[in-house]
Amino acid sequence: MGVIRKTQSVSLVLNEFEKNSKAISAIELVKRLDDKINKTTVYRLLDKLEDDGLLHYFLDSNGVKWFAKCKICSKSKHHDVHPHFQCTDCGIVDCLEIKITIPEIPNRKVVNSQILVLGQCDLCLQ
Amino acid sequence: MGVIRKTQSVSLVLNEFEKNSKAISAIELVKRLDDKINKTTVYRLLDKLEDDGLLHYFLDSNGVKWFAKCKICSKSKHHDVHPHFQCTDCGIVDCLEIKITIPEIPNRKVVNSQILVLGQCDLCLQ
DNA sequence: GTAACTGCAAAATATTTGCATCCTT
DNA sequence: AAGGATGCAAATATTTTGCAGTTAC
Repeated sequence: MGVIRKTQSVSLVLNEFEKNSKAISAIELVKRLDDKINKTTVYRLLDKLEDDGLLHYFLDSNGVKWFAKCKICSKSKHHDVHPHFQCTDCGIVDCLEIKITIPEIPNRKVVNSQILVLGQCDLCLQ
Repeated sequence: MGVIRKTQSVSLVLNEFEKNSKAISAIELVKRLDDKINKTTVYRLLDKLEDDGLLHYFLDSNGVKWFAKCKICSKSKHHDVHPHFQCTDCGIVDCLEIKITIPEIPNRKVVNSQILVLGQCDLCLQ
């Protein structure tokens, strides 16, 4: 593994994440870029960008992998994860900048947690 | 959809969940019963048992679907979910009977949440 | 120049579906 | 008898790998 080069593919992928602040699933991204980048490349780039701390990923309630642009993460503290939200009506997924505390659990050492909050987003509530 | 019949397959599947209280992934169960039940049947049974409230499922940090015998759930309040724990050393997964509170989030209606706690289990801590 | 990137085809993985047959009630 | 349940093969869906050719630095 080495440095990420500024290729057209990288720009195209990052550009999708900059359009708005929502998360994008791998499949969705593959589809969006289908005519521009080969799907193999898309998958490889997502992995690489995640490795590099430019994106982070998490799983939704269906086991689908979503990627989002890291605002909070950096390469070093990449696993300092935050909760995510998925709207049960429209399906959009985004990051929550709130802290949810996991209590101590007897006989276990809690290292990390993954929290997906489900509900209705602001647009769907109207 | 109809009533679950007490077939040998149903017994074999439920039996696996009664051996201990840990969760089992779909794939793992398919492998364990490979010589006894066809994989299609295993998948279909897991779905059906989940529908019926005898099992519940959740996803681990890799998007793998795990099933566990419902102690807490019933058919009616099947989605009154609890957190789950996965050991990062040995991989076992089980249910946590603790309550983690999700705070109110502005402009959204929180309906549900899925929480996976990662860490080391009692056996791996020794 | 060289390590990184890319596309294409093929493989791997996991799960689902169609259909004919068999089993429970 | 009739609605379930099962097995097998084939289809899906998603992601990964191998490899040869191209590009960025």
